[in-house]
Amino acid sequence: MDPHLLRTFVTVAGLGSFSAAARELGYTQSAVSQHIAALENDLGAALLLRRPVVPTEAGARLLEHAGPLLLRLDAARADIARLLAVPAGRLTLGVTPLAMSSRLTRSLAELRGEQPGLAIAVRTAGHSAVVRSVATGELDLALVDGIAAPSDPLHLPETGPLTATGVAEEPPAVVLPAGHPLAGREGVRLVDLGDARWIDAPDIAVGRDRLRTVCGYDGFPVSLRYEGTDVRGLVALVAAGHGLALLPRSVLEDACGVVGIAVTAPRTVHRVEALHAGTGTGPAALLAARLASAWSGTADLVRA
Amino acid sequence: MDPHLLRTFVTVAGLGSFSAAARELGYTQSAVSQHIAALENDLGAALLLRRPVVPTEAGARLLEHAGPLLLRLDAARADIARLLAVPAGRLTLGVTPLAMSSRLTRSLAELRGEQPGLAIAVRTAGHSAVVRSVATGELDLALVDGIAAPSDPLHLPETGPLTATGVAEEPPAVVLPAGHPLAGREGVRLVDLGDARWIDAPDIAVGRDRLRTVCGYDGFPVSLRYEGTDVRGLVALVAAGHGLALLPRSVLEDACGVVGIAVTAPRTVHRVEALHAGTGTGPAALLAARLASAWSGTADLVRA
DNA sequence: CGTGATTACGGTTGACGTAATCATA
DNA sequence: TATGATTACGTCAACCGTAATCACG
Repeated sequence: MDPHLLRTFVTVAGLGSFSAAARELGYTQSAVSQHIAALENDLGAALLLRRPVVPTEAGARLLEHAGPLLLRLDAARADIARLLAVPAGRLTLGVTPLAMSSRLTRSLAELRGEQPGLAIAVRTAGHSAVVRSVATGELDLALVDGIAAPSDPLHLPETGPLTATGVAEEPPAVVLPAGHPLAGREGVRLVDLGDARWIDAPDIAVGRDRLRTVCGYDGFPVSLRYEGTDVRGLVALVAAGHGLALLPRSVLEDACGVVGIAVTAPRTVHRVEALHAGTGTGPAALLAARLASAWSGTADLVRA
Repeated sequence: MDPHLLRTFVTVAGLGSFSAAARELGYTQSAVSQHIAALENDLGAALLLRRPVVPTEAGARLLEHAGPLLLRLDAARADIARLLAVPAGRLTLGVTPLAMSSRLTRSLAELRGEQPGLAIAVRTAGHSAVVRSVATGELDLALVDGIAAPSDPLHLPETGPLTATGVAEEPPAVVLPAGHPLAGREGVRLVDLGDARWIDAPDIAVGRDRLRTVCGYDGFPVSLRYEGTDVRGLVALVAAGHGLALLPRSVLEDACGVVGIAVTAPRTVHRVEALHAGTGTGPAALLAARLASAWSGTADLVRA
């Protein structure tokens, strides 16, 4: 199970083609074929069906492992590289769409005032991309949002020792089109909406899988999958009646055509955490500490 | 970063010797030396100091990643192997010491009555060993205990898709020698004991690191490290005044020389979970379901 | 000096590319 | 029949073992 083989396997499975994967990875078609054959031989199971190229059951199982595995591998390499790197005068910041806040923009402005030479870059992307980037060192600091039990840490993929600091919490709300029968309600239980149609927007806030585990209920059928990080687009889809979504309450203040209903059960919060490599006391650690102290929430914790 | 190199690296670091690692792994001294050299060359950093052999800072960092990485790799292989394996008439059960209960023994007796041909084996071991074994398929089912917030899942290392089911919860207690000044108290806050001396018994219940993250407090100095899985030995050490420990309340019923004080803050429970590969409906899944329904606690959840 | 890590060197194995073959839409 | 996966085979690098060298205790 050489990581190279694993990498070509996920590429092939992702692209659905040996030759496309070969181009992507800079191999020949033949090498890719040999990689897959080696993996299948090693594990003693067929991993892909050919023509069309689709994962078998065993292949699907392997895919679940391969992603986190390769991520961890990159994270390990980046972690060591960081120890040796010279502390450059730059701060690259990743933000998931719903983690953006006025407190962040203000703290960032302060920091810029104090350290005029500091080159600041901000990038927004989906959850997985942001976490991946901070783990691999492309980002110095990430602000990630998600749903969790009150004062509980977010459930993030394990990528090694990253320092996670809570920087904000607020109640989530179910977003409905303005004319929806439930629109007048004070509050709803999530399980009561388990059979309603939901928009699955994994790059924005609360994906369907997360809803299921939070509620312990296997429902939440998906009406539409929304790939992208623009919140206004998602709100527009809800307003047009395509389905429901779960968003932090404050997002709805300047949204029209929709209403937000408080969630009465299960008791959860929309939480934002700052994620950075624990090492060093650069601008990333400084900004994270500032954001945390401005919130004065739960203490720092190091993810195991 | 070939897994083989990683494996020899952790072995060398663990044994503190190149030649001992070579014997352990069936390599020659030279090969081990070349492995380490290759890793150091690849990462561009010294990983080990020689004579004596101790990890450098970068090496220590890599060690934090290497363990989980290799575990995941084994888990992936085992996961695929399970898909192909014939369902043998055997149930191998792993239990951490504090997860053993009369409900388990009773359910096991029931199962044996219903399936007389079933070969049942029970093994007790420390947390990490048990989790590792169920991930790699050596165990069909594991019962693991730990401390968590009420009705929260345990914090276990990510090894891929395992089904975790809560099967018991009870309040934890701080264990003190009978003559201790606090022995008469109704309850204590854990942070108030942050400066007391603790016995670190990672194979039994609540290790020092876990105490720290649960409390968000950096104290809990260790008086003594207890390596082993015998609970009576740990209780004896507490009775003799070597230090404090945190154990589930029920353990203290038949212990003498010690008293247990309830923990008032933070609000935590001692929780037991059944861990097994989600695939198939063998005796492992059956027993897990029985234990869970006997408790009727929180619903199943699949670890991401 | 002796134990134990490193370096030098050679044989074998394995990986990748070229090119021919096979299979499927 | 054309696109795309597999197989055959040659080359080259990488890996590991033997053995000589080096270095620390």
